[in-house]
Amino acid sequence: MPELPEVETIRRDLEPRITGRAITGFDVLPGAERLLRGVPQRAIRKRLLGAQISGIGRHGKYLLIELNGHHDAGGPTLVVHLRMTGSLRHRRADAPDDRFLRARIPLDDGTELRFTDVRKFGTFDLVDDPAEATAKLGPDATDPAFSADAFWTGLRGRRAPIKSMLLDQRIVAGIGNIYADEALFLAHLHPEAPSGSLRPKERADLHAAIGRVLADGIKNRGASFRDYTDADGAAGNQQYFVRVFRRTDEPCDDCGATIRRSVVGGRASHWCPRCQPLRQRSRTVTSKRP
DNA sequence: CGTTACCTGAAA
DNA sequence: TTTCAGGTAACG
Repeated sequence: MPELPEVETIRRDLEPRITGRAITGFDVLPGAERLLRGVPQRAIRKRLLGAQISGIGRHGKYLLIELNGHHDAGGPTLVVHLRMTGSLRHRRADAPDDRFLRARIPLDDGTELRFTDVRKFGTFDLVDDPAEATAKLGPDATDPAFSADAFWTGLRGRRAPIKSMLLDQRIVAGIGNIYADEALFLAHLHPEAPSGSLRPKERADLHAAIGRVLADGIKNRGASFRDYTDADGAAGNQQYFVRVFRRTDEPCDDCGATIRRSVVGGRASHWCPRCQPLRQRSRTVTSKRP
């Protein structure tokens, strides 16, 4: 469910509310043990109890809850991934249980973090250094290190559809199915355009479009098509502003052509056949140099 | 590289 | 009843 803008909305909401708080409990509800990916709950609980939250970061779609001054100060980091339907809420401890509650982390001020997740795909990892969790990821899509040049380094020589590369977290971290389709629309690129065939202007446009759609998503507090909610359980608004995502058979805002849907790289994709034509590109595919 | 599995509920 | 889902890891 949540992509970079949704995770960032939760991060920004939580940061001022939980920074400085100490953890007073940790409970995974029966049937949700997979959340810890085989690590015994007692092992996590032992390290969490009494730890103080010193900050909350993010890399791509991963939330990084930093404990005891972060890893330079010897504290571990709780790495949370919400996958498809996970949600991290901040509630008063006496508030009624949220639906699909899977874990709770009581804090020392009478509140608690609550992890809810319909499909139980979400994960918690407690690591000594957050780099352990993010080592395989490309640069965060909002990091200045993710430059147009860095983007092209990941794309050049690849024949895979550009849509698949946008979803590949090793190239750039944080883009998911909604924002991939939206960025391709803004950049006037067909989702199946071969990645390595993008001309300089096309990749500059796509890089800029990624920045715009993510900033827009954050401004609108994320897209709630189905399950996504912020840390208070409230829906975002970005679903009202999408240009193509899940708008199959509707007219394009820009040209009136009928928006189409197809499967690219195993994921539903939505695009405007007139604004995002698939031109001939085979001659312009650059080969990767050794 | 594309396909399948992981889970559950909502919508068609 | 069937299909589909904001994601990723493990397949072949």
